[in-house]
Amino acid sequence: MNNKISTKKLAEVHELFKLLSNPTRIQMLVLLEDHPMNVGQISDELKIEQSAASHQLAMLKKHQLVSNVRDGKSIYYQLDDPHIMDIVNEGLAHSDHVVRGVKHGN
Amino acid sequence: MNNKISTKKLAEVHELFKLLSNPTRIQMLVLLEDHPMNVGQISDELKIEQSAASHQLAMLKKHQLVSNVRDGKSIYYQLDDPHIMDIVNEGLAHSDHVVRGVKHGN
DNA sequence: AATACATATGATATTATTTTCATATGATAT
DNA sequence: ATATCATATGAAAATAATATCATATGTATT
Repeated sequence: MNNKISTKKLAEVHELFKLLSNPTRIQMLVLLEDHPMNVGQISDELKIEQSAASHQLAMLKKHQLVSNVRDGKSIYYQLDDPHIMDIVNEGLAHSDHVVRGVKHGN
Repeated sequence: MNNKISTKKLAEVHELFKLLSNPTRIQMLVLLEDHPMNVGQISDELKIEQSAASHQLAMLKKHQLVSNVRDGKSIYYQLDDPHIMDIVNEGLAHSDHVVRGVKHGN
């Protein structure tokens, strides 16, 4: 009997999945899985405005999915929670199945 | 080098995490992890309107996270993808840590 | 076949998220 | 100290998600 989730835990998991439910933020996390990148590199790579990138990165940072460090003029972002990538990668694996049309037992 | 996600896969993972980024839907999945339930039972348990429950269940069904089967007047919903619950449970485990204030290495 | 019960559906209203734009801040170089 | 480059921030505008309400559909009961 696994049901009945505490309100706090529910709010927290809500926050987490909200963060993951945005294509830009997912792409950011996947990019950063390779190596830290600064804001300019990220917005270039994802072809989004500097400001939009900055807003999204701020959200990820606020909820401690990434951290940042300044190097001269630019600010480098990096992953700050390896566990999250397990979840992201499971999500991607699932999506891969769906896209390929692989069905599970009914 | 794990970056560069196909547009389709990105759209799909977006759909998936959107579905999971709603407290009501998470609770539904957790409830159904135990056993199938009909719409009335679900809306009672979660204290939401019949119509709201129905709308949310329709979304979960559309993306094949649940399936349903009629039994007389009522319609029973059940989980239709065990993998998803791995993701949900990882999310919940993470949230549990966050709520308890456990920090990961920085 | 009329009524009641369970669920679904469509339209609208409400609320939340995301983008955009303008501008601010902080660091470096001249 | 001024100019320039990189990033952040606030507010408004644009877009998306959710709840609500009214009603429709499908099944069972009389």
